[in-house]
Amino acid sequence: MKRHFVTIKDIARELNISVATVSRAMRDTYDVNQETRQLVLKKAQELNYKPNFNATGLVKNSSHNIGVVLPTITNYYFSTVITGIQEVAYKKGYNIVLYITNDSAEREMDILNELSLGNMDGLLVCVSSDSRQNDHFEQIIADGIPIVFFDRVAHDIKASKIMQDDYHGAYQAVEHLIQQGYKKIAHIAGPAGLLFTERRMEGFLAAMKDHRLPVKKEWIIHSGFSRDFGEKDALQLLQSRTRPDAIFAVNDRKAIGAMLALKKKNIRIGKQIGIIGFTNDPMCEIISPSLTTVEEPALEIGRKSCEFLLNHINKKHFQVQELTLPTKLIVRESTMRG
Amino acid sequence: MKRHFVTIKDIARELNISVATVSRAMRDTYDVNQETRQLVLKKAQELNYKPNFNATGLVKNSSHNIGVVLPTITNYYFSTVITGIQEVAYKKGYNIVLYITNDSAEREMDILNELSLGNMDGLLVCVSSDSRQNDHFEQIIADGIPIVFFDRVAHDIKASKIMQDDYHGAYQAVEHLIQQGYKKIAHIAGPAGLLFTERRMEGFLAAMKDHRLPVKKEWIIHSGFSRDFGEKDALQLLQSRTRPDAIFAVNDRKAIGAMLALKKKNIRIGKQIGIIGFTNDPMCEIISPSLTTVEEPALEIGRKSCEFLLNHINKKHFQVQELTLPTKLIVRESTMRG
DNA sequence: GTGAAAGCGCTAACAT
DNA sequence: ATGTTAGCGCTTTCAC
Repeated sequence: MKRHFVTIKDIARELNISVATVSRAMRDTYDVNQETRQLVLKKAQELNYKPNFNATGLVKNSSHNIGVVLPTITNYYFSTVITGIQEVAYKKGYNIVLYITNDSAEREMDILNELSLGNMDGLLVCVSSDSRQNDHFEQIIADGIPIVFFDRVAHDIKASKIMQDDYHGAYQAVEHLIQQGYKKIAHIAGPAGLLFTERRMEGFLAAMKDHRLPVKKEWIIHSGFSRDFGEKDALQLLQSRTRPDAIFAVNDRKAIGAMLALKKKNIRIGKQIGIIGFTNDPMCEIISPSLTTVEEPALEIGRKSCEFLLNHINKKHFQVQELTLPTKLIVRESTMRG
Repeated sequence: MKRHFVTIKDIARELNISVATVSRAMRDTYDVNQETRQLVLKKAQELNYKPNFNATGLVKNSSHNIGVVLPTITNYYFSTVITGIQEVAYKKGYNIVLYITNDSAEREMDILNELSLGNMDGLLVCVSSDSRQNDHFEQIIADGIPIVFFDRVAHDIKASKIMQDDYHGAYQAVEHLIQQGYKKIAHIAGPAGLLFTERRMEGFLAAMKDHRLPVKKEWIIHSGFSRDFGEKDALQLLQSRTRPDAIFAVNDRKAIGAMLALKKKNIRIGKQIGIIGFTNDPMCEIISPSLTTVEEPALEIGRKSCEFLLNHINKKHFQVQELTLPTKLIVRESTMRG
């Protein structure tokens, strides 16, 4: 069934030279006579030669594959990150190989342990939200496969990490609410334990403190990232003894869930309760009133992560580094009191 | 830098047997003494042996990589399809390698020509909307690399194809509008030339005809798939001599664009102009009024495409086949007159 | 049932 | 500047 592809042997035979010369000419390394080199290139083109990655990979012990491990791809943020990753990977001739964990630490482990890991040149990972121990990552790094973490990074591992500026983004969000005149501000957060969730929490707390606003314990709720949780959290907030007049949600999906819940209760978003999200999902513009949010540089995070990883793969001694990309406040109707 | 991975040689040495036996034992093929087999398996486990895909691939002339070529991944439909693909690929031990064309035929060509194609065991493709000639696909198939097309299939190529039932989905959508009492029904379509766009058009026309409803030429608009085009098309519709009382959009994004435009003009969706989309994007539930639509079985399309491809790769004489998956009408507020 | 050896396509010493 | 050769890790005849 499988075709016989053209190999360097074929080129060598037709040109009456050795495979070594062909190999050298193809890669423009070592000293090769420019004439022979042109000849080889021409013949390769003519024969439609395509290098066999299995063969080069076997020799070089690499695959030109980079694995991308993340919770899901069916949301705006992640699909955009992947687009960024793919963009630079493609340019550099690397394949990106997708692994979806469904946000389950167990599946994450399975993937990392069982898989053809030896066949990845490096890994880009966004850890699952219930992932608590990171031994498997340590092991992989120890095996010589570089990992770059993005968005949800593993706390305690020595590896490059790329994040958005969760702290300042959150701070800015809450400050915006305060400037709009909201005072009783609640925060519906993500699962405890994730770094970026904590950072956003810290930004929230800091802004409240700096403006001498009290924060009640019952106004802070930890739960999942989905819209459903947003609805539930909002409903719960409505039960609290003192009802908050604004909600800062850890992401747009939860913010939207909250809006939907409040709208059902005939609460006027903005006027009675202000809402702000995080991400800048296209849905923000579609929901009514439109949702104020903090934009994350998703595409750039994807690009940078991939660049870092490629550096780790190719540069002998590229140092581990952490990068924090700025966010941007996008004001819309959901935080308008007027 | 690169670690020395455990090889079958190591196992053979430790067990004092030959690599051939190890190789045979690992794959439970040929006659191997069950005892030695168990020994090998145990030792492999113990040493944490992982097969080197480059090596097996080199021998078997395969890579366990399947390429997925599609216009974009940042929308609900495609990201869901990929999730389905990844699900079955993962189960069968195949990697999926992503190529994003940005819906450009030129980039599609580049990818298909330049890339490490020889290193793909097969391809899953959704053609870009401006892709007109299909020679490159023919060539690849001729080279022995199987292709399965999904969603946007190449018209005239002998290859397996998986689609949703665009014709009947459209028919059902339009019939629903008619049953709701709408009579002057417009269709904002995708770019002419794409098979699924045509099918939806045909379904639209057939339903109108069967119900003896006139269709005006000015009520049919071809343009792009994005929300912006939906807005533009709706505005254009408002200019027509007789204003339609309902719009069937080729997808949800255009439907939503249209809704946004009409809402700005203070036209009451449902009451004055009914709108129905296609896909069942989560946005349908978020926009207000909520959007009636025809659900596409995106996840299933992903799964089936991948299954078909794997069959083509592994079963000697798996016949080319076409599969059409059913759609489902989801009624919401945007088509409610009352 | 098992071993020896050739070879998949390519690269990298080592020669010349 | 180019050729010769060994070998990457694995599978697969072909012997025994």
